Amino acid sequence: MAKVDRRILKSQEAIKNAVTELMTQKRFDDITIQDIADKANVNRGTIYLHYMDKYDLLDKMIEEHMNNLEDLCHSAADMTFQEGNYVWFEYFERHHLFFSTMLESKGAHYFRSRFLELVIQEYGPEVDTTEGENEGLRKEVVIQFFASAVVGTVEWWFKNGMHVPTDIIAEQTGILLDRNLE
Amino acid sequence: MAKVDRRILKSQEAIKNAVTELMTQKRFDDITIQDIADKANVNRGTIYLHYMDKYDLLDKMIEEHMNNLEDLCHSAADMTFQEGNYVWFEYFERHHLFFSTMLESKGAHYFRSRFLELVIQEYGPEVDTTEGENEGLRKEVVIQFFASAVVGTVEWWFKNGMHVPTDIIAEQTGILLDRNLE
DNA sequence: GGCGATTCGTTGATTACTCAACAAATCAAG
DNA sequence: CTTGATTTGTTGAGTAATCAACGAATCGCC
Repeated sequence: MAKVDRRILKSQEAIKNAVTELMTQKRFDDITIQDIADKANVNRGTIYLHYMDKYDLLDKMIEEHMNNLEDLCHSAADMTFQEGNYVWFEYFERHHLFFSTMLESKGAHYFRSRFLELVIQEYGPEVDTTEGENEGLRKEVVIQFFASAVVGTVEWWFKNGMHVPTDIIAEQTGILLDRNLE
Repeated sequence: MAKVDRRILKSQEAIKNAVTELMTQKRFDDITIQDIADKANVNRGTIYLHYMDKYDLLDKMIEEHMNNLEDLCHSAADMTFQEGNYVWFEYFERHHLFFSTMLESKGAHYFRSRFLELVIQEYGPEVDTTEGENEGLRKEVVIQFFASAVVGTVEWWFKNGMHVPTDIIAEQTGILLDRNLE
């Protein structure tokens, strides 16, 4: 990986953090580029050096999180669902500011479907309908069924203020997945 | 005040914070410029754009704190010592990382005398030896006496881990000063 | 619809920061 | 003392960020 000028990293970090924080105060559509610049303490023009507009910025933020989750999946490739879930949910907890606001905001639909897409992509290969308890079922159905379950549960977890402790929710969804997909 | 490029402010802020944090881990003399650069996440050369060397940097940090305390004094000019002390001790509390390490470190002597100097400068004009309970005493003696008392008390407060609540220590030193200097 | 006020996205000139490289100074052992 | 390794302080070329200014687009309101 070509090493990037640390000014770029710092600016992008500040900008992305600014958006995450601002999203807890107002809807994304009500956030102006100037708001972001102020909060990030960068010149307004700097934002345009990195992003087309604020929607492009949000897109890139989402993509980055999806990539991180993807990486976590691959580094946990040889674990059970239960073990792997700990890693995911810890990530959710660490970035709860972003995820909870994304899942509640008006643009949640796009985010939700992008998230579902990732879960299907990552969980899909694990599903086996040639033997075991899912033998004879249509693969797409099983995948869609449990991916939806995961996404819905994560969504519910955030909307209820993460009342269930992170390790518990990770463990229990893990048990349900292991029971049905392994 | 001519407005300063925000990059300068950000760099200096990062550098100064880096020093304060590093001072909690090792003695100032053991801290290298590279350490500071790493912690502040700036290029080593950037530090030299603003400071001659690390001692100049520490000097500037001390001066800045002294100026802030001076400003606080002047904005609290018409208060009693007790009221004014709240403001000072709140400042101490907010920057306890800096002050406590400064007062304990090896370079403490310089800092201590600089601090004493400020207290004398600010408290001095308040002392009246022409009437009241201090009538007939030598002004310099009274000033030196109570300035030393204040500095020593602050030093003790930090060294004991600030066990006495901020408002209590502020109130009680205030009482002692008001009783003797007003 | 029309009008004033924001916000947007872009521009150009300037400046601060980065990075790599350097010689000199300092340090730590053998 | 000598050697090798850090650390220091400086240099120059390249780059990202700043700031002020601009017309265009969008918004809120009468």
